[in-house]
Amino acid sequence: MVTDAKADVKRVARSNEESRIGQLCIEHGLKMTGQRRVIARVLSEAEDHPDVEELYRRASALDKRISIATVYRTVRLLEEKGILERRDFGGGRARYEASEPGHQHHYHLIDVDTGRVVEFEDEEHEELIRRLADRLGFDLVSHRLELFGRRIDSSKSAMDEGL
Amino acid sequence: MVTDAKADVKRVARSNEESRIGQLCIEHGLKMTGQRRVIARVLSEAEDHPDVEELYRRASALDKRISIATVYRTVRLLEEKGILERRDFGGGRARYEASEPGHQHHYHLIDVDTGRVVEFEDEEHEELIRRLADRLGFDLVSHRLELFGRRIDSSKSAMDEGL
DNA sequence: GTAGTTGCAAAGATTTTGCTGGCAT
DNA sequence: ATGCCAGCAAAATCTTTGCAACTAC
Repeated sequence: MVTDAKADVKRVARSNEESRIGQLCIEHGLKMTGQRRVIARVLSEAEDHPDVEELYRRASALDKRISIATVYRTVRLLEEKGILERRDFGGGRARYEASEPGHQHHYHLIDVDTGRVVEFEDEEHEELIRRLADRLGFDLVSHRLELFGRRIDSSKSAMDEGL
Repeated sequence: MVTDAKADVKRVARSNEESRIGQLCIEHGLKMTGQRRVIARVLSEAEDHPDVEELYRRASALDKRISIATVYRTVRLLEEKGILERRDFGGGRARYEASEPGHQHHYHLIDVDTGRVVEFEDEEHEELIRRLADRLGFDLVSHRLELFGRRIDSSKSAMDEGL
C-alpha cells in the first residue's frame, strides 16, 4: 500500500555496490562485514519504521547467518554514529529509520484510527523550533514532533493495520 | 524555572481529603485502596517525570506496604483512564506525568548532557501544529514535541542527577 | 597481524501475570 | 458478600554482554 510513489532510483542492484547506509558506514570508518552490509541494505530499503525484530527478520531472509544480537549491536552503533534514529511510537519496542541527509527533517503524523504513520516536512516548523531552543538557551541537537490525528474526510475504508 | 507559576492550590493536607489524582480515580469509578491513594498522591505532588522505580521509591517512603507490581498496575490503569500520560525521553524506562486539564499543552526540552528536562509552552507552536494537521487533512487529537539540546552558556557545573 | 565483529547463550533490565488472600464498596 | 485489588515471585519481553572464534583492513 505504501509502495513508494517517490520510487527513488536507489536500486541497490545485485550486490556489487554499497547501499546508501552501507556507504555511510564506510565513511564513518566502520568495517563492512557481510552481516553489516546486509543490515545496512535492509535499512536503506526500508520505507517504514521497523523494530529490531523486524529488521532481524528481513536481514535473515537475505542471509541466514545473522544473529539478532548483531542486529541490536548494529542499530546501536549506527544510532551513535547518527546514521540511524530511534523512534518510539509506543508499544514497548524501539523502532528505527535512517537519518535524513543534511538538515532535512521529517515528522510523523499517526492516524489514531488506523495507526498508519504519515510523514511530512515543514520548513516553518524547523525555523520555529530553532528559535524556541535558542530562547531557552540551548543549542538544538535534534528534535522530534509527532502528531496524533483523525482523518477529517471520512472516506477512509479499508484501514489495514499500521506500523 | 519550572516551579509552577500557576501554583495550583493543590495542598493535599494531612490525609483527609483526596489528592487531585485520587479525586480523578474516584470519578472514574476506581476503588481507593490505601496503596492506590498513596500512589495517586505521589503522582499529584510530582513536579517532574518519575519512572516507575522512582514512583515506587516515593510511595514506599509514605507507606511500606506497597509492591512495585502495584505501581506498575496502577500507572497502567491510570494511563488507560487518561489520567496519566506516559513519556519516553529515551533511557529505556517509561516515565509518567499527570495529564493536563483542558487544552493546556506543554513541551519538553531534554538537556543531552545532563538528561535534565525543561518544560515550556508556546502559543505559536500550538498554532502552527494545528495548521499543519489541517493541511494534511487531519483533526489534531494530540501531539508531542521534544527538543534535545545542549546548553549554550557553559556555566554548567553543579547540575547533578538527571531524572 | 590486529583490532574490531560475530554467534551463542547467559545475564540484565523492565514490565506483566498467576495465584491466594484481602479489602473497598 | 463479591468483585476488584494487593503481594509475591515466576514468567515474559526486550536488550546487553562475556567469551572464543573469525574477518576486514
